Amino acid sequence: MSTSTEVRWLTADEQRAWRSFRDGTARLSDVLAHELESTCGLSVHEYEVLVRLSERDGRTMRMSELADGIAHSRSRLTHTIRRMEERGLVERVACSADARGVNCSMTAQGWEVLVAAAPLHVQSVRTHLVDVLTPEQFQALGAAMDAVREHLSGGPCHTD
Amino acid sequence: MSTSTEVRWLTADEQRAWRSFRDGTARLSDVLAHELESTCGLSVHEYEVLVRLSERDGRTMRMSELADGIAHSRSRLTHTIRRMEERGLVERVACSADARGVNCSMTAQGWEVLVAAAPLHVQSVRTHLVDVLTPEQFQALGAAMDAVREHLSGGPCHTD
DNA sequence: TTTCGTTAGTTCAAAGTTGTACTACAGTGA
DNA sequence: TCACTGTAGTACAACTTTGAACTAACGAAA
Repeated sequence: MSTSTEVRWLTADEQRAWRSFRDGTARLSDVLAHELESTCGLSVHEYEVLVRLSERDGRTMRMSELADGIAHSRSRLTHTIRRMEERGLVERVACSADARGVNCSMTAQGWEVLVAAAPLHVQSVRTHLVDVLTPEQFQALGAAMDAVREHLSGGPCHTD
Repeated sequence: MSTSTEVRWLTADEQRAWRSFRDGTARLSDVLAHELESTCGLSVHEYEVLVRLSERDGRTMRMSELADGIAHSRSRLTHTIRRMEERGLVERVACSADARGVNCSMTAQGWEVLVAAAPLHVQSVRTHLVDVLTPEQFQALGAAMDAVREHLSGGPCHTD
């Protein structure tokens, strides 16, 4: 990763932008998490699981696909899904095609919880993010983070 | 907070931008955390504590000021500082001005750890964020998140 | 000065997260 | 068909975070 003697410190402008970004994203996700939790009794992770399932035929996904999609460790997903299953939001069924696999699918109750939660969560996102920015600012934000995501997906293998 | 019947769903563009933002920030903070942890043995929270202390005269701050600054609960800060104290990075001293208070200050060892960590962390931030964007994009990102932060600080009291 | 509300920080127990180790099955290839 | 390597998911133990309850001290008002 290049020589270790030369450090390219952040300029004053970069430092400011970096701190705004770090603090802003941290506080934003705090607020969104708290609002979702207090109004709907869902963590953002659980909400995310329900959203992903809702977008599939049969409202069903393999555990590993879910884990990859929301960038959680397998272990963490197992715990999350177990808790959600205990509350009747999802259920697990052995996968017929691959006996190692488990299909996670949304229950009717899970669907209802999602339908109730979605408008509230969308409103939160609007209130604290989308409507705070101009449409151009928000699109630019999306484009920038898309570039970052892109870089991270392709990136860290070939440092050569 | 307005009537509950009308839901302003996100447009397709907004949805895309929101998902890029959410996933991008999540994956970015994951990577930065892992790199800092593996190269320096510090969590980003611990690093942040050291940075804040390093910027003060006497490299000392009150516990509550630290907690507010990095938006952590008091409880969480107590735990974090206890762990850091056990590793010799900081120390706690009763506050002479206010007998309820505790001053947290950085040790010489804490300083050395920070000095070693800073260039590596800055390089991480450059590699995965700053250098992935154009300077204009990065400044725009900072400005946008600054607006969000601003809104959150002033915001949630007066919805009238 | 005593009482009351507030602030500072810690403690405790419950819940969530992490990484490793483990079991079971799948898909090669000899 | 047998071993072998890889993949799917869970179990376990250690660690971190959360929120509420608690102790102690400050500051103001009666």
